[in-house]
Amino acid sequence: MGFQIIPLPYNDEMDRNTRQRHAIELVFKAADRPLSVQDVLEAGQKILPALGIATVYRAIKGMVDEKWLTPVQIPGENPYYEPAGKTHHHHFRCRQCQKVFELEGCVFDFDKHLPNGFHAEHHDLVIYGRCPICPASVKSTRRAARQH
Amino acid sequence: MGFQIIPLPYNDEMDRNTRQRHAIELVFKAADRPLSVQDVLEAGQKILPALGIATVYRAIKGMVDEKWLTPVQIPGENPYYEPAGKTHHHHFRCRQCQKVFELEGCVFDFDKHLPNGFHAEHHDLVIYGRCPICPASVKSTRRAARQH
DNA sequence: GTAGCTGCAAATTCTTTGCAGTTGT
DNA sequence: ACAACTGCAAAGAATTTGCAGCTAC
Repeated sequence: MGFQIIPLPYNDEMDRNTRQRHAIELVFKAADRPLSVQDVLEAGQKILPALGIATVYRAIKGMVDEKWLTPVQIPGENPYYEPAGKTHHHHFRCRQCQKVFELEGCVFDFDKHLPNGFHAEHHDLVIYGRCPICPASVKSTRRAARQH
Repeated sequence: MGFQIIPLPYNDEMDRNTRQRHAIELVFKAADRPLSVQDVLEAGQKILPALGIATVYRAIKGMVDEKWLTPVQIPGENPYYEPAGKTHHHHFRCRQCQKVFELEGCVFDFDKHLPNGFHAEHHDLVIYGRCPICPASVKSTRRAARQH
C-alpha cells in the first residue's frame, strides 16, 4: 500500500454555521475592546439565551485556531480575545475602570536591546495606568486608542 | 546568558522561621531564574521531602506580601516568582527550552508614546524568542505550556 | 441521514481554605 | 504554653471533556 496524505494540522473547525457561533461572531464584531469569556457569554445570551459556557469556550478556541481571534493576555488575569488581523499593537489596562484598551503601533525594536545570543521573535507589552475616561484630572481626550 | 544572584533585601517579617519556609527561601536563593510553584515544590522536597503544596503556596504568598518575592507573569502561563528588590527589568521566554530569563534594564519611556489622556504608571514586557543555549534549528514542540 | 455542534454535568488543573495536629519561641 | 505553621483533603474558580440529543447541510 502506498503513502497516505495526512491532513494538515491546520484547523478548520467551525464546519457549520450554527446559531451559537454566529451569535458569538456578532458579539465580537460589535465589541470595541477585547472581551473575556464571560463577556462573550453574557452578550451572547442576549441573542441566544440558552447559550452555554462550554460552547463559548469551544467556539473561541476554534476561532483562535482559525486565526480569526487573538488572545489578549493580561498578566495575572483570565484571557481576553479580540478579532485577529489587526496590525501589531499592545494593550493598556486602566487601573481605575479595569478596562483594556488597544494601543496602536509599536515603537520598539527589541532585538537591538537584547544581550548577545538572544534572538527576539515576538513580544507582549501591557501598560498599566489611568485612561482618559477615568481621570483624576486630565480631560483632553483627543482621539487615541479604541476605547472602552 | 546566565543570571547573577542579586543579594536579597533582608526581611524578618515572617512570624516564624520554620524549616519549610527556610527551605523555600534557600530554593529561591539558589535559583538562577524565576521559579514556578511546582519548581519550588520539587526543589523544596529535596530538602524537606514532606513539604506540601499548600505550604508552598502560603509561603510564596507571604513572601510576596512582604515584598520578598515578585510574581513574574508570562501571558498564558502559571505565575513564576523571583526574589524582589532587583532593578526594573523584564523577561525573555525561550520558545525552545521554555525557560524564563531576566533581562536587565529598561530603556523605554512609555508615557511618551501613549495617546493623549493616557498616563502610564507601570508596564510588563515579555520578549519571546530563542536563547543562546538553544540551537536555531530545532523545532519547538506544540504549546509546551501547562508543564509541571 | 449523519457528522458536527450543543448543553449539561462531570472531570481537570491550579490555587485557596478548613481543620486537627505540630512546632518555634 | 500557645499562636502560628503544616500537611491533608475538601473547596473554589477557570477551563476542558464525555455524552446523549439536536441540527445544519
